[in-house]
Amino acid sequence: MNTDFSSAISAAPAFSLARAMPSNEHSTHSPREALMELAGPPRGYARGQHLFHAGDRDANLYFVESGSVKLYGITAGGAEQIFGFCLPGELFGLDVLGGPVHGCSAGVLEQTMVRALPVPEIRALYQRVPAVQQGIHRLLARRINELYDQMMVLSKKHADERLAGFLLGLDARLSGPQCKVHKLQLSMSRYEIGCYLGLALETVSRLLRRFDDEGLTCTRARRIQLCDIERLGALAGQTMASTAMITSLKFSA
Amino acid sequence: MNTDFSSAISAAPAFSLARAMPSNEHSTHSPREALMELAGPPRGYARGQHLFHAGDRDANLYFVESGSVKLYGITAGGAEQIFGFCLPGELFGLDVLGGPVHGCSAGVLEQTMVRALPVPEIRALYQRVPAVQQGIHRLLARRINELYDQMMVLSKKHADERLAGFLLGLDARLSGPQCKVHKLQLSMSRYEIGCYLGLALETVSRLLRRFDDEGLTCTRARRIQLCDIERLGALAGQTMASTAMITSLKFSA
DNA sequence: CGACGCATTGAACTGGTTCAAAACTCGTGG
DNA sequence: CCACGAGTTTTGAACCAGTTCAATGCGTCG
Repeated sequence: MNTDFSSAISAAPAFSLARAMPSNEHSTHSPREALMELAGPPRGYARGQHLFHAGDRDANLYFVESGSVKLYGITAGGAEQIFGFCLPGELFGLDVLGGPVHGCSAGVLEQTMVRALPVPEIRALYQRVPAVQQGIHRLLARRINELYDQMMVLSKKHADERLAGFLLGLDARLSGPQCKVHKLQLSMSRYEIGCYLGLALETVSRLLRRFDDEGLTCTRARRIQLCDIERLGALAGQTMASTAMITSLKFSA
Repeated sequence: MNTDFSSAISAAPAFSLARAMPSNEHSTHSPREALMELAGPPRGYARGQHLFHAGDRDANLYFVESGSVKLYGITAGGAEQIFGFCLPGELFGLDVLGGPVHGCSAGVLEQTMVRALPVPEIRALYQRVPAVQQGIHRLLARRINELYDQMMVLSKKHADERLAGFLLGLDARLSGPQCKVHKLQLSMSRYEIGCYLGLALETVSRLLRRFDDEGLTCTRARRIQLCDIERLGALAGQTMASTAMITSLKFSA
């Protein structure tokens, strides 16, 4: 399978895994390399396909090569709640480390390449390269802190603050910290943004319009340019600290 | 320090840690025992005191002997968001495993006994008893699934569903599955319940009144009896599966 | 007892939802 | 190349669950 899907998202830096897997071991393998050697071949998936569903007995973690994936659950009432979006260079499905089954579903948002990492082999690797386990611990713990942040967003922030934060977060993860252009090609619909932010899709649409009118963004369907990072950040209530956090949290469960 | 604080919460079963720490090692120590040997002596705290604040460089996990603790963060706007309540037998502060600092604050809700487990010693123990690390992994991963649940609550459920689910969850954790009485002595204020559920304290108060009027509960200040578990469960949208989940998730980060 | 913190209750308000319909995008095939 | 059509997105208008503000009531701990 080829890898030239013409998506802005695919252009994100791969192997940011390095930040979470310390490479203080100067032997044959760094922990990151050791872990990635377990990964199966990249496999292609199309929008709507799934890597796993909540409750599946599938002992694999997954690594995004290119494209994007949503993690979500279905409430008792049948509504969808998105727990996070996974972008290139990120690992997901971490919650399966807690037991035999996945606690959420993973659906593909666009043409996407993914590699599987078998959990039993990861566990076996702990013996040989103890630092790998450290790295996994770190990913799990960071994911918990990401979710704490998201809980604050869902229960305390206003719609416009949620959306501004979402756009800035996506931009930071896709483009890296020192990128100047701030153009995003969204792989998710307004409905999916709403599912993630706890808003109706109409609210997302109206808000994007308002941001455009106020000169914060320039939106053309799913192509969004962030024109005023400063004011978006002020709206989102971001401190320098929280911006730094985003870049250090390149991983998802 | 004595341990006879007259709180219903203190009567909860200790050492439910067993469920998360597999004891397939029949040597001198079970993983759970090995872990608990690292714990310092029980120390007493009063309402309002803290075990740690977000950002503290404190490399300890904590185990609740008796009493209760809230984990919370403060939003950019200065509002409090409670991430969870920790009850006897539960371990918290797990997010410090991801780095040098805690990602949330831990405040004591009533007279409480807590034991500290130093993270470096836990790591050292991994070498001797590999199953301990497995157990910690499991706790982290389960905590992620708990937070997924809470995100669904915060963004999709109505106020009455949130409160019903909260009361049932507390009851299950405090009394064990086969307890008949369903009487709770809350250690948190209406305000704190609201902070956890994403509601105003007035809404919590009004709803408790409505539950009483409808015969679901019998409330007298912080003493609440759940009179109709069936209907509360229906309101909360709980399936058998989700009830089973609660008991298997005895731990918090 | 007296007082302060907590809880209850009422009334007005509002941010975001819901429902409904029109307009747009983009892939597909004629 | 353009027209078609399904799925998205936009926009408008009414509505409502829960909040906010403001008193009043209760309990419990000096």
